[in-house]
Amino acid sequence: MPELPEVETIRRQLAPRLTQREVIDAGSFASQKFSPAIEVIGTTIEGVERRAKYLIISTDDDRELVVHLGMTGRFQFSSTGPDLANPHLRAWWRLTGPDGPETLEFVDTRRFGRIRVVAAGDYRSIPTLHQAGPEPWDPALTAKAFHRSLSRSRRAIKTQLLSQRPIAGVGNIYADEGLWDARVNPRATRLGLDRAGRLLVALRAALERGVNAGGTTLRDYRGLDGSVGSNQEELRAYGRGGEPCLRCGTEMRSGQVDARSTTWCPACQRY
DNA sequence: GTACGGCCCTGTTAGC
DNA sequence: TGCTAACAGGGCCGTA
Repeated sequence: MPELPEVETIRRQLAPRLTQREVIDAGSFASQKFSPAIEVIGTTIEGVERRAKYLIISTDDDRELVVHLGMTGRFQFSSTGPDLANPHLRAWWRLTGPDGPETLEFVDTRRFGRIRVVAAGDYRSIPTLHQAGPEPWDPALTAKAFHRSLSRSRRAIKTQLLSQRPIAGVGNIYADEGLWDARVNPRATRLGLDRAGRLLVALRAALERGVNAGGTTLRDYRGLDGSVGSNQEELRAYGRGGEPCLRCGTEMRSGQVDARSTTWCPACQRY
């Protein structure tokens, strides 16, 4: 389940292999989620950026190919043509290369991913991206600003984090990790300035650990070369329901918040 | 505008 | 052993 660290890892791997390559052909699975892939045929790729959990591939005609990996999306290169026999192939791009053409494949088993082509910077057709809050390391995202943003809603803190509005790029895993680290109950509906500040620090630390580890691989996530991340070894809350809290030894509890599995320590993270 | 529920998807796992 | 149901969950959309 790619969140910011996984998407950033893939971005770093993709950028050097896509920049200044021309898209000479493309194809897609027959679905509006993926069919815009072909709209970049004939363009040259100028760069690969990331915003929230979206990969943004800019082209030389002032447009952007925006890709969300969903739950199971991943990229892989092929030196031959696209593997059309792969039932999970959702889109592919044939690119010029220094050693001849190669194919970038987008494989997504569960089809939660999506692809759009937009005018550069115009994300009105992608609501979550359009409304995404600041990047975690944006200097403008101070504890005060984060607190103010969280205070605008009475929804559960975890729900707000998953909305991408107070901070961009946090998904289910890193939300649980940050909340545990900051000792904030995921169902809390209001935080003081101090606790909001601690949560911001904890989320940044969790995301940074994830980036440094090359992402978290639980089931499907793979880097461009098929490599797995190692951050799953660092997880202290996510998926540890029923196990002892690493801080106080209390049995960790699991439940649903915003229809997402959530794990927290009932002692450290009192409501 | 905000909140909330339901849906999209398919591989894996648990339960019978 | 084989079948069925539950589960995983980010983003979007319709409804209240």
